Amino acid sequence: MKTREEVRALFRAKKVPLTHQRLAVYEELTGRKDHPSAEALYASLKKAYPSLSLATVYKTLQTLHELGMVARVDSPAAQARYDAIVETHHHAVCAACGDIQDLFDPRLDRLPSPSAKGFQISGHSVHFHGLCASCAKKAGRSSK
Amino acid sequence: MKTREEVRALFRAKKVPLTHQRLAVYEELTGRKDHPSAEALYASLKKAYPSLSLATVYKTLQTLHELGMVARVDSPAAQARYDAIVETHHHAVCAACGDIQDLFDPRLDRLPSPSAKGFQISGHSVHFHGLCASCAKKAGRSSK
DNA sequence: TTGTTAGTAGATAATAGTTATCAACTAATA
DNA sequence: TATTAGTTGATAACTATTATCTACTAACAA
Repeated sequence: MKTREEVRALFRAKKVPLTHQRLAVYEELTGRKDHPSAEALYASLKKAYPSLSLATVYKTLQTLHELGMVARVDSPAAQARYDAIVETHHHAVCAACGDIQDLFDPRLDRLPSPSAKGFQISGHSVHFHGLCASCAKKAGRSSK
Repeated sequence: MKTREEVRALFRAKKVPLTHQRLAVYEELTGRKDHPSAEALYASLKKAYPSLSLATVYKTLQTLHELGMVARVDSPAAQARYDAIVETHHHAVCAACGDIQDLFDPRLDRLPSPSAKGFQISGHSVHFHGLCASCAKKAGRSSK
């Protein structure tokens, strides 16, 4: 977890003005272990910052993403989800509820590089799909 | 490439009425090597089937997806892209133009199964990201 | 500390992609 | 060929996201 001063330094290094709103969005995201959507972040922040606008959350996430400070997880649930962890890692996505879980496994970080004609590959991510613990339990119950 | 009779049998096996529209959408998709969006398919089909509705293309793709007859590739370009290949394979996605390329590499089909607490994993897919041949060329030119 | 300015926030309109609705039609069965 | 459940086409509605524009604020210099 980064201290507020570290965050401040990070923004300065990127030469991007640090506003209260940006700090709030970034801290909220780093403080969470789920992968909230823009809307979900907005809902959480609204309590502490009643004047915050949803558009600002969107713009801030976009900015942070361009700066490489947050990662974007494209979920099948149409709504983009964000992740404060930008280091290489992978995800397990629940097909039922859309829940996303982080996976850290160095064995997945280096994969055989495939032959994609002419493609200049800069990275990869592995998406596991299936059912999360609670949805698997529900599915088990209802099918019996 | 499936014959029309094979396609017909496939639909019958799934107990889904085979309409002209469904056949057209499915054949168009299997006949293409790119990963068209609903809109792109609609544009192609409109010439041969002027009365076809975009809503029908969406519904048909959804139906085919539920039946496991087509795969859905969630692209970062907001628009969902479809793939007639449902066998396990992976993708390279161009960060610049959104182009998606199929990758077949059995080494990627069996990955070490990660420890996702309680997650019941049913499959996975690997997304490589980078620049496709033509975008890489363009990027090289403009940065010099 | 204050003044200046480039860039940002908030409010809201606009847009893009997708889904819902519903009357008219059609594929599949008898 | 008649029946009926399910589908199509047209379009309205909806959801997520982006654009626009004016007032505001962070960052820097004096």
